[in-house]
Amino acid sequence: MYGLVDCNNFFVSCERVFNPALERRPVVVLSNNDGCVIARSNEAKRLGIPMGCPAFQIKDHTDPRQVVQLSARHIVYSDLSHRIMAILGQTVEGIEIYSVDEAFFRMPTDDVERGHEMMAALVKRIRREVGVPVSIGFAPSRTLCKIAAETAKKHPQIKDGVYWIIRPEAIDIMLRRTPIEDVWGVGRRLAPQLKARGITTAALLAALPPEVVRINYSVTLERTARELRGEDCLQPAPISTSRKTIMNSRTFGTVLTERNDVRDAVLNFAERCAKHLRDEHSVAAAVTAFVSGDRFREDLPYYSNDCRLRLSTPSSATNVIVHYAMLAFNNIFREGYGYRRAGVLVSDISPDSGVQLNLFDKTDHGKQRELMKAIDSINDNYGSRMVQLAPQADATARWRPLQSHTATASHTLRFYTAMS
DNA sequence: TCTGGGGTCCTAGGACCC
DNA sequence: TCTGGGGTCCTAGGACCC
Repeated sequence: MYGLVDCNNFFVSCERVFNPALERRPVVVLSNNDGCVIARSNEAKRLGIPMGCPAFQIKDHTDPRQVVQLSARHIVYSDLSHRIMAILGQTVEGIEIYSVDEAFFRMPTDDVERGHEMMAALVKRIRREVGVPVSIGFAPSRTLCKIAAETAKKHPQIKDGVYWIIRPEAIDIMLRRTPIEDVWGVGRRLAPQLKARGITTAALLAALPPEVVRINYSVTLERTARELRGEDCLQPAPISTSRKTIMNSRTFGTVLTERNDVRDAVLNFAERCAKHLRDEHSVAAAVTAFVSGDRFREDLPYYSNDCRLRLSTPSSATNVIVHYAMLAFNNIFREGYGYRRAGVLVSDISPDSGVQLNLFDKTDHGKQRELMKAIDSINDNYGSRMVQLAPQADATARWRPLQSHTATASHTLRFYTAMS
């Protein structure tokens, strides 16, 4: 039996922790560039503002003055997330952190009443100690946990923010009430296909023979169908936090046409990827750079391309990652186009303990590691951009995104002072 | 005027091998 | 001229997730 903790309207709830005046108001958190809505309070949901709604369309749904719009502060959200996960770690075992605001875990007991009590206490404790409201669902499979937690979240009358789906009759009732598009694993492409064939609810998908689902769709959907029946068939997330790819990319605040502007951006993304690799004690064996135009501008010729290069020896050294990113960039940059977005992705990641040296590689990797260590230590202690590779990325660089709704730092600062 | 960023897994098809 | 069958590995692209 699994449980799932799911934070309610997570980013908005985090903002409310620092600014209680946001309670009971329609609040949305905006993505980078203040582009679109990535979190909504219940009040904002009730106004009909959809997830992913471009910020400029908010006025189509309501008077924008009514809605509090905030630029995302992911560092803050990540910090509160860690606090919640830490509490979870003290309470249950077998935790699989699924995202910044969700974690699965093994239910500590098979006794439903006892389980409910423990989960209700956990919800209360997180609310008291972190300030973020959460919902908990428990069920025999992770996919059913998602439905249970969603139910707990949607219906305030549900006791304690905890909901469970255990008995076959209860599973059946719940599946019949769940529209197919609300099932975890059914997205915007599959949902219309399934509906066209009359599979409009979770119950109808679960009723199909699994082999039929596999043949007509995919093994992925077959697993989803089995999970809906209460079979546990999703692999637990790997225990290690090691990623397979690390990406850094941004949509620019404006369309860029100058080679140097785009190159500076790519250089910065490469630097950050390298730092991220070192923070995770990993090295990458491939570097990809990509650029693209503005897909919403029909008046401009659109160009988009990427280039992946293999490293002779896996590395996390800034100069190496940047070097390859620049080579890749030079391969794909074309004069005469407007660029709206670029990024760097490092892949083929492995732990830095077992780097396979290339026989013909003359680089002194020991020295390079020492240099990186020294630079990281200076940056960690004196501010993250004290030591950098030239050219410098200053805060006024043209590629930097716009962020006009950032909350004043004072609320946050006061909060941290109070906590420490 | 203004439309995010960062991940995972699966599959088909090509290159290459014997 | 004729041109199999089976295997692996890699990559690109599509689907999904928050």
